[in-house]
Amino acid sequence: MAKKRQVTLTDIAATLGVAPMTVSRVVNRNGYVSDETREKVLQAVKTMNYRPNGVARNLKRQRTETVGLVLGDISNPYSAELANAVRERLWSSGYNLFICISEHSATEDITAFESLVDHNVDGIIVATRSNEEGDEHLRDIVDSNMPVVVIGRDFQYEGVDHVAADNLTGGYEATQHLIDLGHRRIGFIGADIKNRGSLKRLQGYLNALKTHDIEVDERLVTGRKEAISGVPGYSTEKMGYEGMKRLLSLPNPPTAVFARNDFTAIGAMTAIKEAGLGIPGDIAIVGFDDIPMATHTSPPLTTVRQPMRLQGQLAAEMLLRRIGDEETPERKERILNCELIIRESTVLPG
Amino acid sequence: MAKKRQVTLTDIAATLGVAPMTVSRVVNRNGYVSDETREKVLQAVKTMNYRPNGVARNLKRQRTETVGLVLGDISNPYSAELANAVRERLWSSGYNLFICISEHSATEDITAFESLVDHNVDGIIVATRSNEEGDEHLRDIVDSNMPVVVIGRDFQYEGVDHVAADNLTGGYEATQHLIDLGHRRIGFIGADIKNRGSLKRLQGYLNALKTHDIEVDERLVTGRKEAISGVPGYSTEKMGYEGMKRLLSLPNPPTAVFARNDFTAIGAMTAIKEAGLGIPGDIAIVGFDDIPMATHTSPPLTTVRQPMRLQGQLAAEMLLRRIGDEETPERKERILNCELIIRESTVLPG
DNA sequence: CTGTTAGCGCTTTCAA
DNA sequence: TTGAAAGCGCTAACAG
Repeated sequence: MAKKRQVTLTDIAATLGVAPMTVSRVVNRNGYVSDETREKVLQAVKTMNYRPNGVARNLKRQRTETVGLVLGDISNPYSAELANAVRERLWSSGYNLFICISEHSATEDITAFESLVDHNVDGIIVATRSNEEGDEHLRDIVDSNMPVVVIGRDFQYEGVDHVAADNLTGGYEATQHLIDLGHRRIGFIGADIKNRGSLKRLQGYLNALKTHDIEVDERLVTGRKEAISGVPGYSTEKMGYEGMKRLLSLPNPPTAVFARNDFTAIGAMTAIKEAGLGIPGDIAIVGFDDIPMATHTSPPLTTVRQPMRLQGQLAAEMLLRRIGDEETPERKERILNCELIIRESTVLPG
Repeated sequence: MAKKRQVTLTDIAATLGVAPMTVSRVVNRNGYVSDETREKVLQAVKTMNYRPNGVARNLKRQRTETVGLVLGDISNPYSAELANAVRERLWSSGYNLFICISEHSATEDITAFESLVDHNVDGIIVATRSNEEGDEHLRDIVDSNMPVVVIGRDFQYEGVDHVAADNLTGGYEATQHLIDLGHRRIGFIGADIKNRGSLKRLQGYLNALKTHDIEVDERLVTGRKEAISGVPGYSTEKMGYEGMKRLLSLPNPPTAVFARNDFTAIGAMTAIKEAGLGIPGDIAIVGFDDIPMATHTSPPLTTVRQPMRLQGQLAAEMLLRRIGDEETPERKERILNCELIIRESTVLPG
């Protein structure tokens, strides 16, 4: 059952008849060792396939130069962008990144946290959606002095920094854009109306309607049947498809739709085309995220771009600050601007 | 500089006036402890914010129930699919997954390996492209008794299992498909002709031409100017764009193109459209991977699907076998079939 | 039921 | 230039 035993420092020392410390000095190239001894040791290290045991070393040093990133929805291209930004920023400060996926449930969130804590990472960045159980665990972890930063997770706790895109304004501007184009019956796909509190994009949509004195028709807001919980990327495409079908079957369907994210929008576009309707002629559509695919759909998708790279960089920097400081710094929060990208799914060129 | 000290088992034991072992027993819920003592301990654990130190525990137990996955090109959707498949398979056996990204260089590969080894993962799955330095390190790691499985990496070594898609046949069939459609001048985008050895898809292309007595025109095979090394996802789109431009500027351009992967194909499509040419009328195009975007391009992209989930599952299983067995099992190799998916970028419907 | 002893593999500190 | 001792935080094994 057990992995074959590793060769240890002591093994080397024993076969060579020197002290383990001597071997350690050679391996870490610090301290004085005679060239002769060094050679002997290096030789043995090679032939015996010795590898230093990092766990033991870390136990002593009390740090691992590693940080963990908990990622939901890894299929979504912008998760990848985020991860890369985080990694690059950490890399330049000599830190390594371990990514844990938690795509479906609070349980997975918690397992990821535990697992990272168990490996004594120096800090954790959490980029999954909020959930009660997970939040509770997270608080415990923070209380045990682990530096933590969250990205786009609705989690307020002393000592935990927070980075997010301004989804509220983003949702507002997407909707406003449709209103400016003359639309009055505007649908929302991807969340239930009762989630307005937790989904800022939906709230932005509602705010925009209100500002322009457009009454909210709750039948135009459609999510999925089951509860929304850690929805993985491509399955949201299906949600968009089904949501759009529901909207189209209404006696008085919308002339425009704002989708929770680009995958959802793409699913909705499929449904619209299947119904023999034109985009944006019959129904205009806006997404959110600006994934690479958005430029390749037909027509190309109008969407709200969020600055993923920047979010990743900032989160990494905030975490490094927490790791570096002896005193726990004040909680910081950064909400980043989004940008409306207008393409042909809402406005025909020329 | 140092993180604020963690509360330890011994701290708890000291303040409670019991033995560390007693606290350990409570925390791990094994062994007999009186209800009274248990309560006291649990109480202290809460109020003092104690968290077990996994590193120390692992040092003792000599295993971590964690495996590492080294992933290149995380922006590519099929990497995400792979990661998920691996994780799900491991999860069901009680193992955790740490993902390391190595997108650019051998150095990053090596850092990832070292970092995982340092954390004493129980095994490593490597899914990055082969490179000399990385391979060398990998051999060292294998020699030190770490279970290793590679996915799609051209790395042959005793004790290292290997899973891959049948890129050779896949490339052959993609090209054959174009030949069957009557094409004779068929380009390849995404690799240099001198990489034919390491890139099976290119070799498949060459083989197909040969079988059908079509002479290879080296000007029709175009890669990028710089050396090919760990090419990240979306940058290959640019490579496709530039490669296609080069092909179009030829005195006698191809009537069909096989692209190294779907991103490359999509980039090429952009170039074709910009030149005012039609797909597949003027130029037919085939990609590789069948990423979700392939169904949404206009026209939808003919491509070769590779079974990513299956590759992930198999790799995980092979690794678990290596971790579990006392004796090192024989090296196993599994090459999985690909499937040609015909869409409108090569054949118009009806 | 609880405590003691020893040691995982390494490094820090001090002594030779 | 090298070695010996102690201990990082935890747990297996044994003793009380």
